[in-house]
Amino acid sequence: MESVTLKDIAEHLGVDSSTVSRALSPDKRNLVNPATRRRVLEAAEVLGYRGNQQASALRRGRTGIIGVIVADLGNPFIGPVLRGISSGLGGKGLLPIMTETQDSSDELARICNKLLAQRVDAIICTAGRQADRAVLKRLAKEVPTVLAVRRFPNSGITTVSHDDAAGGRLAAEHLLSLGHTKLAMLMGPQDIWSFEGRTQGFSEAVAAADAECVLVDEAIHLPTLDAGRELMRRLLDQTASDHPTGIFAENDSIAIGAMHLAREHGLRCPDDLSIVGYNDVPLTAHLTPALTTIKLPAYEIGRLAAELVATLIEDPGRSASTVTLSPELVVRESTRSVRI
Amino acid sequence: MESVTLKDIAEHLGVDSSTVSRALSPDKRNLVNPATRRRVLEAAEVLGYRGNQQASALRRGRTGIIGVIVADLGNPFIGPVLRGISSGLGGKGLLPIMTETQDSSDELARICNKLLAQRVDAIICTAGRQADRAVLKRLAKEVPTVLAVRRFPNSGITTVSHDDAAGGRLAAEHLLSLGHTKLAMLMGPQDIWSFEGRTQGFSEAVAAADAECVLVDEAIHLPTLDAGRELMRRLLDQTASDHPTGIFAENDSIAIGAMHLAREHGLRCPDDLSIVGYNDVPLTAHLTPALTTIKLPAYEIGRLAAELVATLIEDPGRSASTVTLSPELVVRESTRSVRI
DNA sequence: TTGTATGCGTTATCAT
DNA sequence: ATGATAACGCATACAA
Repeated sequence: MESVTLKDIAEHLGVDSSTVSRALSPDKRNLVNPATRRRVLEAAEVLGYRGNQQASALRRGRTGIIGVIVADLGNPFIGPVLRGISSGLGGKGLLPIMTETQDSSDELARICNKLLAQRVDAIICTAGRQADRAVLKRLAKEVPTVLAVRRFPNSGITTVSHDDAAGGRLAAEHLLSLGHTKLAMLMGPQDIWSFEGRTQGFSEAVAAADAECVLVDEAIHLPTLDAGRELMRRLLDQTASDHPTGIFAENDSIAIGAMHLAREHGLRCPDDLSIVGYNDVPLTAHLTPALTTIKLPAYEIGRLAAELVATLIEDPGRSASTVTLSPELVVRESTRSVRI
Repeated sequence: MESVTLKDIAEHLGVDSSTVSRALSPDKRNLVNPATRRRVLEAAEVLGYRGNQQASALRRGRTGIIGVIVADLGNPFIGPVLRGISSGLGGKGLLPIMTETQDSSDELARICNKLLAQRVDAIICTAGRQADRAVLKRLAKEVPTVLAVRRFPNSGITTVSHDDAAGGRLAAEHLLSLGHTKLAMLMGPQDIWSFEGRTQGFSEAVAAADAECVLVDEAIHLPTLDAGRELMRRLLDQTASDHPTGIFAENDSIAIGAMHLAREHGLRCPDDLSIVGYNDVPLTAHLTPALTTIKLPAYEIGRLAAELVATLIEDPGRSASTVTLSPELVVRESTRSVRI
């Protein structure tokens, strides 16, 4: 169980531990005699030397660990983001510590402290609501931070996300182009900027087309299947017999929940109702009807966030940048031309 | 940017850093004068002291970090497991480093070394194929290790998983009870013990009932949607006009892929074909037809793994234990009585 | 109750 | 090309 140290190798070889350290260091190996280097490498191999990142970190002031904060690991949408982060970080020799806030502000603050105490080299945060703005701004002052997926306008924090407003517009234009004139929007928590952006984009495009639109904003806390059911129920209640035919759900979970509730009320999708979701979560393509949705480039966002974080570590003074990717409309079976 | 140390607080207060250390230590605070303790706490607050886990870890020989190894972060099935791990670890004040092997043995070995160099206190591993057996056994000798979800029979490693054979039996019995006499099994990679176990259980139950069963084992490397399509294609080719009517897919992805291919060939589920999946991945309940599947207690496994790991850290000498949870049949719409 | 001294394993500086 | 030495920040054994 006792682990092998530099000193062990040094004694074994009759050299000094600093020589061993140099021989093993990727960028200082040239400062050492090739012959000794060989002996060191061999001894390290034989003795099973593994290094000690903790000690190295203490000495160098760098841990090689990145704190990653997500809202909910259960949300299927986060999988691709994490894959992107993981593969991006892996290339740089960095390791992610993963934490989950459950979308709670208190938890977010606690986690930030923990990560800071761990001396993470940087943080990638995909969680955070409007109430967390101050916490995150303070965080970004202490450690290189990049916001991924979710953004905070004018926060001065490096961000890689995508254009939610454009996504909202895409959804509206798609429904309008199919001839739907009576629209509705099932809204996610508006204190998360992503949803607010989608709302704005959708509303703009609807207004520009002089179409009619029912906003269903029940201030749900989390955008889940159940929330989707509830929003749809409200919509049906509100509109009695004269339902909108084109519906934009601000994420896929809401869309699926809404679709189910509608079906229970005898409304078929896409026959009676066209529904557009958001995110393009895995498996949405395999629902029946397959969900028309706005694809958010989740993997790419994760990947870019990881790369940005690496450059930020190299150059902490670097001024904040913002990368904004584009959403994409994915037309499947849940939307259809309005019947004449 | 310069961070506050114990020494800073000590100088600020005119006491020794060891006193500050004691005052701040949860289990040694009683060794210090309540009055000084108060002053220390206040000063720590004012100066923004955060501690340094790296230094603490080096000194105490404990990092409070757990290495978590998964095969594929993109697999929707892993979400609930991670949630379980995360919440279980959180309660113990431990933090997870997440890594991904992409189901590659080389990558697994590399990752083990990285985690060991990080001096993680323990490892939770949900990845690993038969070829990795030796690597994992060696790993478990160096650091407390718990295998989660996937198991290695007689490895002597603490494991929390569930009974795959029972799950396979459940699937077979369900199909048989519906009157299906011609069965087929779409097999996942058999060098992963989970799949081998499901195969065994299913085969046993089929044999016990004297039923007919076509095994489709194309030695796929990963159990994906595409693999499911391929397996189903093979099955249809093999069986020409006289298709089995009861199909067990060894995971949900295979089931979904198979269902799609069958549909393209004019076979409807559940009218012509009953299909049982495995895992109960999120959203399977919302497919059409909703997938009948075997529920694997993913969250509970993750949670238990985290708790086991914590006890293992406290008591490293503890002999390996094995926790085996039970699968559960979830009947939905993709299976139906055979038509007479 | 508090202070002193030491070492965890590494790396950087300085000298040889 | 290599060795000696110090320091990173903390926790502990021991002394006072």
